[in-house]
Amino acid sequence: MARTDSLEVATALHRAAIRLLRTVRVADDETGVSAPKLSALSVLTFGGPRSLKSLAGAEQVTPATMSKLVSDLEADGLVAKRIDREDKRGVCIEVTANGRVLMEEGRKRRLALLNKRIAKLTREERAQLAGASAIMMRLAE
Amino acid sequence: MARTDSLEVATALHRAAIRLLRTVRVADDETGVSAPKLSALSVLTFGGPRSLKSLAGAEQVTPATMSKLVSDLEADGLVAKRIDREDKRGVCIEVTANGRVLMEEGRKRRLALLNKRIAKLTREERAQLAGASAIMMRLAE
DNA sequence: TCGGAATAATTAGTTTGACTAACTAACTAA
DNA sequence: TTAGTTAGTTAGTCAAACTAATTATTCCGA
Repeated sequence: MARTDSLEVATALHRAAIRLLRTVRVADDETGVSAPKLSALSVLTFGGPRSLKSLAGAEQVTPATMSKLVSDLEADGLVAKRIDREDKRGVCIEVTANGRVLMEEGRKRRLALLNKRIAKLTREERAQLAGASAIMMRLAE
Repeated sequence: MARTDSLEVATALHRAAIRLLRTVRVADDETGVSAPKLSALSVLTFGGPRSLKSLAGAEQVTPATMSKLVSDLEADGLVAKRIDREDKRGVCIEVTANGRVLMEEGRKRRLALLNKRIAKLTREERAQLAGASAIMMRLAE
C-alpha cells in the first residue's frame, strides 16, 4: 500500500523526477537536440504557433532564456519566426517541417530507453504512470 | 481511462517531470542549496556514508561532476570527507549535523509548494503519485 | 618483487541553460 | 504628444553537466 502523506509523496516524486530525467538524457543526446529544446518544440508541434512570451510561460522560463533557445532552434531550421501582424513588438513562432520530422524521430529515439522499460511494466503500472503524469502537470501549473 | 500505450506514457512522463522540477526550483532556491546538491545530500542522509564514485553513480553523474559538488557541500559544512582507510585512493563522504538540519528544514521548505498542491489531491491521486514515484525510480535504474 | 595497467579522485576547460540587467521598439492611455 | 507599459533581444554571470588530463594508489601478472 503506497503511503499517502503528502510530504512523503512530494519527496518521492521530486526525487524520482530528477532521476528519471537524468536517465533519459542519454537518449536525448542522440537527437543532437537538448531536452529543453525538444520540450519547447513539443509545445509548438502539438499546441500550434505562439508568441515568445507565451512559449516561455508554457516552459516556465524567462523570455530571455526562451529567446536564446528559439534563436538556436531557428538557426537549426526547426522553427520559424514571423513578426506578429497585430502587434509589431511580438513574434509568432511555429515549428517547421524539419522540426516536425525531428520531433517524430526524436520522440521515438528519445523515449526508446524509457519505452523499453515501460513496456515491461504491467498494464496497471503503465496506467498509474499515465495518470500520475496528468496529475504532475496540474501540480506544475 | 488513462492511455497505456508505452510510448504515450513515456512522452507524458518525460514532459511532466521537466515541468515539475521547474516548478519546485523556486522553493529550492530558498534553501540556498541547489537541487543537485540537495539530492546528493539526501542520498548521504538516508543511505549513509559512501565513496565519491558510489555517490556519483547513485546520482547518475560523472565522478568529476560529483567531486565539484561535494567540494562545495564540504565548503558549506554540510558534508565531511575522510580518506578511506582500506583504499587510500578513495574518500568516504558523510553528511554533517549541519547537513542533517538543513536537509530537514530544506525538505520541508523545498516541498512546501508541492506539498500544498499535493495536499489538495484526493487520497487516490496521492496514492497514484506515490506508486508512480516508485515505478519511476525503477525506470531510472 | 617489480613494473605496468587499472582505479579513485581532482582540476581545467568547455558548453548549455538558467537567471538578471539593460536596451530597443512598439503599444496604450491620458 | 508624452509617459508608462510591454515584447523581445543581447550581454554578463553562474551552476551543472561533460571530457581530457593529471596525480596517487592499488592490483595483478611476470
